[in-house]
Amino acid sequence: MPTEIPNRFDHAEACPRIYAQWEAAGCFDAEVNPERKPFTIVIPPPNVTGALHLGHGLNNTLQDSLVRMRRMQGYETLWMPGTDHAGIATQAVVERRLREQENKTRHDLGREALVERIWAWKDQYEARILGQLKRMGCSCDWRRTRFTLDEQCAAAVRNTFFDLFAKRLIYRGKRLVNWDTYLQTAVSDDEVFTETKKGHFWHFRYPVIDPQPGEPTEVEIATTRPETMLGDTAVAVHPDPDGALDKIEAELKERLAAAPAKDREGIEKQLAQIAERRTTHLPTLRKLRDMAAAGRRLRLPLLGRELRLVADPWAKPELGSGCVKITPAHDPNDYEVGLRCELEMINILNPDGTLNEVAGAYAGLTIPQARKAVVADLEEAGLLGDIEDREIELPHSDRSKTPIEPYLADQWFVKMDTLAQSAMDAVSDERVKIFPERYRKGYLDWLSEKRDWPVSRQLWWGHRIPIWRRDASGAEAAELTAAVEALPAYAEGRIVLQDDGEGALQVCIREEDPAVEQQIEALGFAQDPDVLDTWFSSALWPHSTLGWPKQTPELSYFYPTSTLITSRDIITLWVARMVLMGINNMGEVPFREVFIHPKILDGSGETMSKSKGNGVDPLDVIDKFGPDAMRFGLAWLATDTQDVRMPVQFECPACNKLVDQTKKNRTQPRIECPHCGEPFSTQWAESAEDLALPRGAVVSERFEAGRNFVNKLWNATRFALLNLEDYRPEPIDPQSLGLEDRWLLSRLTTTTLTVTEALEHYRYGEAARALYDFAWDEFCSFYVEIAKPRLADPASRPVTQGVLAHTLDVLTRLLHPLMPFVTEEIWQTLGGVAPVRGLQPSEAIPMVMIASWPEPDPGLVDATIEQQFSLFQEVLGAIREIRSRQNIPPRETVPFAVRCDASVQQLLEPMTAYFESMASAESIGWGLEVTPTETHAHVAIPQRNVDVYVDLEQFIDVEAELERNDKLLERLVKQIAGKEQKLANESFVERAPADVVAKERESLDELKQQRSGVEQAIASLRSKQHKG
RNA sequence: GGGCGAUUAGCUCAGCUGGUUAGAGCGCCUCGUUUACACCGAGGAAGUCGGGGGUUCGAAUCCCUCAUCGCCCA
Repeated sequence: MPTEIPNRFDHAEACPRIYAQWEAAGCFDAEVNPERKPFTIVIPPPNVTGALHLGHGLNNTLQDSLVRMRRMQGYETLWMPGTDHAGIATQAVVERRLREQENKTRHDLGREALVERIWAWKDQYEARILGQLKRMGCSCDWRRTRFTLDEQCAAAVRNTFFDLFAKRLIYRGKRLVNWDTYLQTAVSDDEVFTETKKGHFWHFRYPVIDPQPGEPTEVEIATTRPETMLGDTAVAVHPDPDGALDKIEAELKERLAAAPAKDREGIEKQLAQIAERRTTHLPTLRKLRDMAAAGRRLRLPLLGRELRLVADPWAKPELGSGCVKITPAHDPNDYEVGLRCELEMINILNPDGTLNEVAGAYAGLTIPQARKAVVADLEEAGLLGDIEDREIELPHSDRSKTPIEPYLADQWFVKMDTLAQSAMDAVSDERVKIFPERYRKGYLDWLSEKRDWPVSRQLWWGHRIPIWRRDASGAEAAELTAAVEALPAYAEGRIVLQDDGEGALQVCIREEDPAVEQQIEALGFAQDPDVLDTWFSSALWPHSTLGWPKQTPELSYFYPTSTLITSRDIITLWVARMVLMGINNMGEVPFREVFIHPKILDGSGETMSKSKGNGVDPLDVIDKFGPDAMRFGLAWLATDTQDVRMPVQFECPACNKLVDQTKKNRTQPRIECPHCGEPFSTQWAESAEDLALPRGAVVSERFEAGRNFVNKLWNATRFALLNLEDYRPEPIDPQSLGLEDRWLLSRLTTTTLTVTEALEHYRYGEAARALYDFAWDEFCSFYVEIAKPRLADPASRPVTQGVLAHTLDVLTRLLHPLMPFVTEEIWQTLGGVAPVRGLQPSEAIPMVMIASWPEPDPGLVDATIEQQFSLFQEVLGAIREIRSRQNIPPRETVPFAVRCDASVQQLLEPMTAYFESMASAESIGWGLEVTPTETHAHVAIPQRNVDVYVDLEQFIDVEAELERNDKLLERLVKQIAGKEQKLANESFVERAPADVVAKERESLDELKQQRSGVEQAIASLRSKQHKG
């Protein structure tokens, strides 16, 4: 029975039940169905590194909302789920645990055993992630769940690699990489962060070999990394030191001319230094430049190697000695110099960061040890100069948090010129549309550099590079070539053989095929140990998940996908690469539209992350507020310009109160609740004592609004149910309805149009606001209140029930994409009392998830009705305001009268009952003849030529009423002055459009009318005041 | 150094193509629980729209500039 309906929506009980129901009914499943248009989204596969946070919560809420609307719109809707193996990140996490828990390295375990451990980790986190998505309500087709490292994706990766290799778009080459000495792999630029640390700037002197008379005998250089001198192959000097100094001087002078006074001194100082340099350094630099041209050489101390003296603009005549040591294999800038000057490149490091045999006596030392030793030895040799303190920008690996060493290594590259161009074209000609549009630029700029893509990673976790190599040249190479070409697989086109041009043969095998691999290995070939960059497999995601390279029915039906929804930091890394790979493999872009959503930041504007301790687990939010509240709250915040700041709190497990998170407390293992004094633990708890405490969930009170909204909807439904027991469906002719019904239907229709349009264009915030405003302010605050007296009247009861049921039906469907659970519960509950409903009643579908999206009838939008109703709202508001100002107890009924013309009277008089029920106000008169009583309060609505009078005889508080009127008068006087000034401005009257001027005049008249009304009221109140 | 974005009520944010009396949620103040909902209702206070210029009859909105913050790229 309806009375048993609880007055709260119990999400903890209802949501699992509802989700199971959807799953059992196969609501998430998509099938190839030529009868319908497909709508496809592939999930940006979350890393299996860890659990999802609120950023994923937002990302997946937006996807699910769109998918649910499209499903209701009748599309065959596929949301393809899955996870990403996140090569380096995942391996790093597992390796760190291995070290922390067992004090072992990956080498102790070996490749196979480590990979096995990572799979176990993956299984655990994949389950956790998919569980999180399900609790959020995601309507993915779980039967199709993929993993970027599973067999199907692996086949796609190998075929792609094979194809690109055969097209000679993949090559092997040396490249200075960011070397993580801890993980012993190259990491991409995106996986490097810099930290400013205190360091030193050491000055050394290198002797000149056989100096001529008048030439310097030594050259001074300086470095922040002394040990790299062991890899030096040159010293550089500027090719035109005079010109370089002239240029700097000219720039400084220009700056000086434009600089504010406070900056002048500094610039002048710099100018003086340059001038000084001309005498102290320039002659030597000129000489060194000439020596460089003459091919003179220097002697590298400690190792005795000969170094070239080269002229290169990387040397800065204005800094230090003006000369710079060049270590091409261990510094990005020096590497460039090395390429320009064709220098030898000497690698001094082993992969683990110790020095190799090139370092002679220093071999085997770690970098810090070598640094110490080199400095000491140079000092002993009398070649050490000054040591300056200096702040150093030190690159670190994001994964292992250890310093990065620039390192020259063999890497595999994808040639980007034509591929990048194809991806640029796709966006330029709008085959792929990016929203918001401003992100196009970054995408195009990045691709236009067409930098080759380094795709190898020195890891064990990932798609192993399907290349087998063997050093061979001359006759041996010819023999091997013949042997490979004799293999059946070669004739079948399943393997490709290439000479790398540097004395090695390379074989690429298209499919995983142990037999062929054995044949190749029998010829002495060995597989490359490296694996591919994770983005290589992610780049194939939209077609690999649908079965490619197999030509599956799914592939031809669901590809290209409709939309990609993701966050901006991977536009280049991922989105761009999906586009170019999609075009390469499928001949067609992977998606028509890309929506980039905002990022979620914490209260102090920082991105959320586990390591900072400010991350929020969606499950904590769901536990506390429910999935619908979370989703609605996130959608509300998803506007297109701004990232979202979300202040974060701990929830005290003892008293359930919220404790603001600060930079200080967010890294503490335990926190004492300031409300109840009880301690609770955080994610940082380690000691047994802390771990024994109950954990404080990390949540945000931002979701309270969403929860309250869920409850509001639930109670509106409860109200409806309590009043629909005897509901009998009957066709409703909107034209025959009362003002209040037609108003509601008009607003409902407008809301339907707005929400549909907004969701179709990724304006989630707008959709959420439109729904909230309609449901709360219009449906609940007005229509439901109005319905109360009408339901009590047998004459109006049936029609009110019909409109109520219909509106709840449409509203529930509109809200479903954003709040799937509570709407499902409402829908099915409503089905219990009103299974047949609507303006033209028909049997409702049993589940809202598969119900059809509301189709608005534009004929129901009626601006006149809406205006008329807003007049009612204004009159009601006037009465309520007076009551409140006068502190009239709610129980007391006040008499009121409305002076208005006949048409308004006709409109409002039938609504007398609502003034009674909604403002406890009793009508004592309508029409032009109405005159105020002696003791009245007055509110004018001049636009409609209406005056509202409330008789305050028994209640009047003269002071309060005077205060209200005084304030009103003050505001009116200001506004009138503003308008008068505007209208006195001739150019406004002349140049502004006539209708704008007319409108201003009109509104001025209205304001003046109001003013005189208020002045009269004040006068009469004053006289009362004196009497009283 | 270059690019993009932000700066509106105490807090978090709307305000689309220039013309409103600049809005919402939370918080705050007053009043109110036999009423679908106190996760509620009624009312209220609170903003020189970051600073300075400009365009315009008219600027939170367009342009320039400065400041602060964030992100991306070098």
